Amino acid sequence: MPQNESVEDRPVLGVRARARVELTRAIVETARRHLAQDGPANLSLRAVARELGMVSSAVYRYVPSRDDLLTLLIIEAYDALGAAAEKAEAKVPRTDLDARFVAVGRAVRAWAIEHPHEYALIYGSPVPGYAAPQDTIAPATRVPTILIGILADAVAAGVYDPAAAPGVPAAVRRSLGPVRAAIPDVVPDDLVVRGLMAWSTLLGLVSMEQFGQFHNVLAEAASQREAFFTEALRRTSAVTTRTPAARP
Amino acid sequence: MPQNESVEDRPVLGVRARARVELTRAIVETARRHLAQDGPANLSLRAVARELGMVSSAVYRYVPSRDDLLTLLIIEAYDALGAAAEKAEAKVPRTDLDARFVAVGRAVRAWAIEHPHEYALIYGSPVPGYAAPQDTIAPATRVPTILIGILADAVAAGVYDPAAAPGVPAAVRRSLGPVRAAIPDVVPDDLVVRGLMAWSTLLGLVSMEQFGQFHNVLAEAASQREAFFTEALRRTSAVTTRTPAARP
DNA sequence: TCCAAAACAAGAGCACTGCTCTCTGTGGAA
DNA sequence: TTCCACAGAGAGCAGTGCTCTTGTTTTGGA
Repeated sequence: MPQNESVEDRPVLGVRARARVELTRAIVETARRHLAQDGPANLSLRAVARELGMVSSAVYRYVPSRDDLLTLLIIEAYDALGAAAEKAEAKVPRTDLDARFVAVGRAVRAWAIEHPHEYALIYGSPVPGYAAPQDTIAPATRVPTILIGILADAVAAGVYDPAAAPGVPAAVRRSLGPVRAAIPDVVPDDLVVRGLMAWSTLLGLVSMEQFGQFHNVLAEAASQREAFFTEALRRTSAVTTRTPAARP
Repeated sequence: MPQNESVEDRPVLGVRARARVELTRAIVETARRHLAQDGPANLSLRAVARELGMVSSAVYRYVPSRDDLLTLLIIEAYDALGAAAEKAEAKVPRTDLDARFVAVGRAVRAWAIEHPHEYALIYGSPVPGYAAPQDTIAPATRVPTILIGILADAVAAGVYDPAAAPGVPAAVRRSLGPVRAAIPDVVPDDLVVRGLMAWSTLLGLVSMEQFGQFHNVLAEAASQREAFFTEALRRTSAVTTRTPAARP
């Protein structure tokens, strides 16, 4: 009689299958370390194999190609960033919408600074073939999902009054088709546009800093960079979730 | 007696020197075509040499390394983008600040769509060694210079009233050190911050679209993408150059 | 005018990459 | 116990950036 065997474990993995998932994990983990150190361009399947004491051709039993390995790392990066952002946002009182947005923004930036190559991998120029594989789109939505929650709460708390929301041009409305499916209907189009702009500003700020566009523009000291970034986030939040002023 | 010889040509280049500049140009031009077609990662010095009918080692007489070749292409890209933006802005009446900003933004986006690999090269993750060489910083300022002009004109035209400008926190003020040197003193810190945010939003929008972050977010049709983008630019301009509302 | 020095092109070669193919041994299910 | 799919090793292909050596051509100064 099998003891302590949960339903999930029912189809017990054989020793070989077990070794397989373990080795796959080891490959991805080693690759992640190499990526963090040398960047996506210098990620070598052969080097990973070497470090694991196997020959390069053996790795191909576990990973179809170098690009697929990068795809796995992209997924891991999206997940790590999403987790960091969620954790930061959870520490802030849900009623303070500005603080929540700022917390998410700062978490994204902090993660990017700590993992520059991983950040470049997901938000920089796409390295592998152009089309991002399907598997990456789900984890990629974690941070945007947080932001959508803030938008919805702004409406729920009455900070943003949908009744006072201006309409958006028909062509713009049509452009929002796909994202509308992921956002509650109570959030008006105007606020969706604001949210997308806020998200673009956030990623724009982090990418520009990360990719060196702020050289000779902002001071290099970490504390000053942080001050500017936080100020920009605060301003962005302020023009995003507030009820729009009536246009005279 | 030499005829029709301008002063600039006075130190006549020898046949060899002439051939040298010509061949260097040919190398860069061929590389530019390869870059546009296959992307920075696939730019091969050997392939360029092959197309020019020479052996790979010969190219090293003209270009120190592959990374230096990429640097030359970066400079060319910055210049081409800057020229496109300047041309677009020149077509708009100088008094219409919003139209000028929108024109610049649309020009940047249009150029990015037309030259995706070049755009990725300058605003995506840095491919060569991390430090951007000195030669690239000058051409990189062409587009920001246009935006600074719009900020200054907003003050000059009284659209933005410096007297009503709120101060910025001391730490933020300090962070602006380098960029302040490039902006007229009549533009207050508050407007500088707004300008940097607008620039970040603009690049964020273009990069996200270019790097696939708007998949499953915005409709794919070009006309709808354009409508959203223009709307976002208009809104960005509106919150940038207007005199800030008095905070109650 | 002549000659050494500099510039040039070519080729071989090194160390590396991604990836494929073939071969051998072994683990695990039937 | 048998058999086969799978794992690993090794060789090999085509390509890369870059260096070094070997002849050749051009150039500028004596």
